[in-house]
Amino acid sequence: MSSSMKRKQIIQQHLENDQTVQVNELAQELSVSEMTIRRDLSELERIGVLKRTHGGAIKEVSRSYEPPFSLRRSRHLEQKQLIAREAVRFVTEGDTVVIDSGTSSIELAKELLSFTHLTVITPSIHTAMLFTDHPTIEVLVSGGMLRTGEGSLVGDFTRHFFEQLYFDTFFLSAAAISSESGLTEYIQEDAAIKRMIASHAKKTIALITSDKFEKTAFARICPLQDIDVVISDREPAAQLSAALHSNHVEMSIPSQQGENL
Amino acid sequence: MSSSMKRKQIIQQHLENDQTVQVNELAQELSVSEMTIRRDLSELERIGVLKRTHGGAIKEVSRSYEPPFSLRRSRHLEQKQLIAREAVRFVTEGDTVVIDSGTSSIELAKELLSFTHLTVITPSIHTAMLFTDHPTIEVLVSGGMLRTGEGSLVGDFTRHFFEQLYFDTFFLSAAAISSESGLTEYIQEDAAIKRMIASHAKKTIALITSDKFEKTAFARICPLQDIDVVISDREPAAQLSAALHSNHVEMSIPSQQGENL
DNA sequence: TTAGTTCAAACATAATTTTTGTTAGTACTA
DNA sequence: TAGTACTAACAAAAATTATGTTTGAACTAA
Repeated sequence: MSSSMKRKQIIQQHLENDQTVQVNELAQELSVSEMTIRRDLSELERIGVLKRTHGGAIKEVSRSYEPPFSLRRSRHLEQKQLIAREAVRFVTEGDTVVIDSGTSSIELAKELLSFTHLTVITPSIHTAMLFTDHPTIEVLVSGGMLRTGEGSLVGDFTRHFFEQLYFDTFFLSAAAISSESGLTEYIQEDAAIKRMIASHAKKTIALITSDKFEKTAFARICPLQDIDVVISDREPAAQLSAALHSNHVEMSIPSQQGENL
Repeated sequence: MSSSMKRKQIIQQHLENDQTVQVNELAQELSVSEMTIRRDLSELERIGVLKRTHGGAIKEVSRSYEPPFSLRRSRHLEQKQLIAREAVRFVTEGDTVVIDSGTSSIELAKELLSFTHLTVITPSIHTAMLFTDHPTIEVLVSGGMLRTGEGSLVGDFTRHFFEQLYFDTFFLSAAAISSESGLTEYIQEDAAIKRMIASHAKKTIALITSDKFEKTAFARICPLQDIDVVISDREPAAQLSAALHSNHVEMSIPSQQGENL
């Protein structure tokens, strides 16, 4: 991770705690010049995380409880890459797969670049972008409204698009998974679309980093029984494990033979 | 333009002339190592421009007569920027505008970033990408199949998407304009979609670099009378000028007060 | 086969771009 | 109005990317 990203994460943590930060304090704590902090802050302001004030910044009330995309993308990156490498084992040449928006999904998309014949369907322009120059993978992008900062397409057009298609495999991203509430998402609308896509897929595979185990976000996507496989970076605790097992969900964990060299 | 781009353009010109190139000849002509030429060639192979052979490469038969996006993007860049700067004068805050795929359109999209309230509708993921982090501009992306190397969305989904919407202004890209055949495009399907969008827009503005004057591509988009404004980098010759005038098309040329400092 | 090329991989070096710091002059705040 | 924070412009440093070189393997044509 670049050092400017690290700084920005720390700044956001301070905002979480105190709602406010000061330029001079941050400069001292992070041992960089004030100018650098100002540049970080104006960058964070541009993506809607905070609001600049004279001498510092205050936290912006966010659209939802979801941390911004730019932050989520770098978080748990190694785990996401592990999960992605495990996920490709469920894909065979010629498949029609849906790659959800979400940060784990981008890592999966990168892995899929090495396939030759595939139909990839996605509501994420980041994923689409990755395949622009690939000559033989067919990519369908759902229409819709672009969610600021996320690069994901949402809304009626998106739903309507997916309603008309059927798929082999749906690689689902979710905000949380729990034995009680199943899979959940931050935004109602997103949850509804994911539920619909899952119902059109032969197989639904959830890509979930272990930090999301036994948590619950706002909106229900679907109960555990609606998904076929969960791929994560480590085995969940007993309760969730049991719930997955009793709902006939396969749990797939990558074997880590020195992946992190 | 980066030197590797210059080299790649020269390589493509050679391919146009001779259908084939040799690694050692190119290395000598361009005064770089053979390894560099090999890297250029494998890059060009990846985007489908050519096919590697032992010692060189042969031209790939292209999908159409259209040069590849990567090449078009850098061609006539200064003119496109001039045109884009002129085009924003036709946009006011709050408008609903369609930004076509195409290389001039990307320059226009960059200019639009400075607006605060706007609804932008586009079949180009490059354009969409530009707006991902903009907090107040609403972006609608048409669904569709991703055209390799172009980043544009095409097909039935695209058409269906645009059929349902109406717009203030459509900034149209085209392959050519002529007094005889009006506006034309390389691909039939693209032409049909552009025609449809134009019919849903209050005002259609064509962005056309002057190298496209009095040329004709394969597929008719629409006659001159269907467009309201043509923006270009210089005044067309008498015949096209007259045709535009008699079809009540306004011609808009940027005034070049030392733009190229 | 074999001699002469061409190739790809790995590393070293050069060039470019991005990030950060500094300075100087302007704007804000108490 | 003094003191601090700000922006813009430039300089320096760091990181990234592009290119060259070397090596040994793979290909081609006699």
